[in-house]
Amino acid sequence: MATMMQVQSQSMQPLTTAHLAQTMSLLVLSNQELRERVLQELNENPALELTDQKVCPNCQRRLTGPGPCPICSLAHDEEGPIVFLSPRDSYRPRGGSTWRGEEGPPEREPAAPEDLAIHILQQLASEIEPEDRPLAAYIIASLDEDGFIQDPPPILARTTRTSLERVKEMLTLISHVDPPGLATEGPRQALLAQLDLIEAGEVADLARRMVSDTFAELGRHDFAAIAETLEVRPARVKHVLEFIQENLNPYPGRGSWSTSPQGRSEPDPNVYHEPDIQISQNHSQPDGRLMVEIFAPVSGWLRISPAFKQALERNDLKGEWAEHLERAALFVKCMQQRGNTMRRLMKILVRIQRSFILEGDRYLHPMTRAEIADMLEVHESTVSRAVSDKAVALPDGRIIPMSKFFDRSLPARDCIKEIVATEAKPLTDHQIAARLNKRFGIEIARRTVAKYRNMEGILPARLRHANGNGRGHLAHAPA
DNA sequence: CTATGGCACGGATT
DNA sequence: AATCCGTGCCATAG
Repeated sequence: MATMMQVQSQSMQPLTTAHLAQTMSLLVLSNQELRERVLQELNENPALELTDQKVCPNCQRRLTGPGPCPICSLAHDEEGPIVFLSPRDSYRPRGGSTWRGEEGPPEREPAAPEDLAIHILQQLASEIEPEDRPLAAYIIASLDEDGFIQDPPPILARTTRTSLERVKEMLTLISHVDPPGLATEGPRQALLAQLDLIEAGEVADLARRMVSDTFAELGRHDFAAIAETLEVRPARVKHVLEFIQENLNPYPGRGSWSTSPQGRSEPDPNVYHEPDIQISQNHSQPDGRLMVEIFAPVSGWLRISPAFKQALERNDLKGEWAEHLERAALFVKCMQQRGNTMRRLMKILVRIQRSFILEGDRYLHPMTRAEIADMLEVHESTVSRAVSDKAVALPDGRIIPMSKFFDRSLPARDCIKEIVATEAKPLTDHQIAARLNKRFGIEIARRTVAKYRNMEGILPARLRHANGNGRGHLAHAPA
């Protein structure tokens, strides 16, 4: 197969150990982390430069607008998924639906922000001193679409020429009035603020711990992990998660901010992760092929500053300056290589897991990192690094860790869920195992069924009797 | 006696 | 080499 047509676009320089080491270290980073890394590098290396000129990583053409390269993203690959690095930066918190449909103008206008602002200020009026009103107004006006503050408190303090303390007080105040959770730093803080307003109790208490201590796991619905670190039962965790989903809103700005007329296709407040990659289905293509965007950490194009280079050549200042140049060259090269690896990886991943992506957990095709490494002709640790800590947004809006693509137990767990959901009367783990084999051809031991059941937060058969689904008459008269 | 959860082992994966 | 995962055995609860 002509698998690697892009690869030759890299220069043929020998890969030094430094190359490899740095490429590896960049590969593990999530986009968010990578962004920080890039900014840091940009900051301390004068030879590195970020131009606003956007370039398609595939064909090196200049891009005029945002979004995919119109030339090559559609035309490049004759078969297989379309994969490209999106020049759009992705670090700002946002949720699933806002940016999902990338084609048309993403409806942007907040329905009536003034109304909300007034609503909040009215509530605040009795609580704050008149001289604090401008501060409150400034903060409210500066919130983003999700209702979060865009700058950290110290910056706010500086721009409004107030003390950090007052800013913090104000933020706390705002976060506790009507649409609760506004003016926080992110979904996590928003949830915590909302929990403050709920009367203390067992559920609220556990919810608080789940949000503050195991937030990442929460986003993944990883009952098992949460249960373990918090030392509670998985079923309990599940219960509390449901509570959170029903009563709290990780994005307090939505719903009040804009009365999203059509965007209600998103029943999941589970978007706690910043995706590194977006997979969407391209309906305009006849075969409904999948489109993959790999977000670039910064918008624009990283390159060696021509001015710096020239200056260096004219004055032939060696030493430290030359070092900078070399470092910069290495860095951009490593960035490219990272992108290239990610792209090749996603291409394969999407091809293999197409049905999983489109149709759900049950259709996950079992695979290992080693196998993929083999196809890619890279070391398996490379695949490992590329997969770890990355979040993928699926066409249906769910955001999952990339490692989920390699979770062999997923189909079985999904089937167990269905079996339990449709059971007439509680089935024991043994019976579940039997049906699993018969109906789905999945062979796992009864002990394993128990484990999966737990992971899904499903209670054992005995305790499933009254509640749950089959609320019918308790056929509970065995000998 | 049966259904589950705990502990620990061995093989696969990373 | 370190870790994770499925499983078997055994204790315990009902």
